[in-house]
Amino acid sequence: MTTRPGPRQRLLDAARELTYSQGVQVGVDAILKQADVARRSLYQHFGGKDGLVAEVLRSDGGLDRYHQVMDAAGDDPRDRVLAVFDELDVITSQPAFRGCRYTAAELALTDPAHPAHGEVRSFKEGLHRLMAAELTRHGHPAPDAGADQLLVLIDGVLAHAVTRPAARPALAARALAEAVLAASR
Amino acid sequence: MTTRPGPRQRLLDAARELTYSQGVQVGVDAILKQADVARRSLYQHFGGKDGLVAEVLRSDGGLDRYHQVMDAAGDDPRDRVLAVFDELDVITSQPAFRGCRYTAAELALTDPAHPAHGEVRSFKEGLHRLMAAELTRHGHPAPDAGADQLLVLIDGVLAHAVTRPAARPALAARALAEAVLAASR
DNA sequence: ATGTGGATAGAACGATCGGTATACGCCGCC
DNA sequence: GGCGGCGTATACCGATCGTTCTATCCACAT
Repeated sequence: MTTRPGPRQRLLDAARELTYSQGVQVGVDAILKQADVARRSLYQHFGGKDGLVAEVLRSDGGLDRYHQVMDAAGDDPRDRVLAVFDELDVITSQPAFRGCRYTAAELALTDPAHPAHGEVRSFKEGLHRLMAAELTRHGHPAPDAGADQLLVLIDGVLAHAVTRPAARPALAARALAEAVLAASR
Repeated sequence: MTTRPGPRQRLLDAARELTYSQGVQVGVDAILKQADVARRSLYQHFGGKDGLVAEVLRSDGGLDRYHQVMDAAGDDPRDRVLAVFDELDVITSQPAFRGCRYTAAELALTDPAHPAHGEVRSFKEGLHRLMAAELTRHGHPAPDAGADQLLVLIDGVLAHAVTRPAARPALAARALAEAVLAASR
């Protein structure tokens, strides 16, 4: 029998699920109920709702998932980049898909001082580095600009699929990603 | 001296501004205060906050603005499509830019029954028709698929610019839009 | 003159918001 | 054996949420 995770982890798990399905505007009470955790533990561990939301983003491991998908695709930079869009097609086709967690948080949290904004920024910059590294290995003449293009494609897929998933935006973007890769050599 | 618009129009103007700058989660009180309108008028004209939000999206004229930008660019479909991305570069460079109003609403409103979802969908489909028509005139072999690509680029620019405006995502997307156009003939 | 409908002002509704306070139980560690 | 720290449970705080209500006012048509 596996031991139940501690209150801190249960809070993170519940918050990760609920802030995605219900949005970051979900109530503290709902998170506490799903986590089956005392109210006080939230403020003990995270200082408040803002801290919890920020920690959910920080510990989400979104970059790791990109890494895994690319590693599973082998060693060729071209295959690794295109594999991302194949995976996006799978993700955006799921009924529970509700867009990019980071973009949603960025849009929903108006206060510029909210700690979540820093996490969003660092995630997207990490993703930029990841893509630029692949393009560099692929011999792209301007890896930074090329990575910007790939990020626009990724964000575009995740944003557009919320409203029009049937259009299979990931497949549309995949073809354009090939155009980005074609700039190499 | 110009006459002051009626309560209905003042409500729409205030709601349009506040739901963009503060998000759709802005309070009814704030909208009423900025519109300088009696509480009751809101429920008289729109039935409630949900109806007001939906009407803001419906009457936003977002499609008209795309039309204007394209018309100002002349008659060549290629120029007309690329002009959209030039304009996006201007828009996303403004300090007050806070993303796409429709995408933000779609992400923030969890309830699938909210009337705003229908407005978002009809806007994006209208935009799809607009782009497909240009690609058809340009001789694109698959205007529908091409329009899907352009929509991914547009949504990608608007989403990515919220977090990384300095990357000038509209310029990155413009180059990819040229790739979409290059599929013609 | 007489409604009559739109608009205003403001109180009040119950519900929920994020956050704090109080009290109690459990467990490891000195 | 007692003590401190963590977790739980629950009550409570003031504020704000969207909505409904009553009451008054005023322009305009009858």
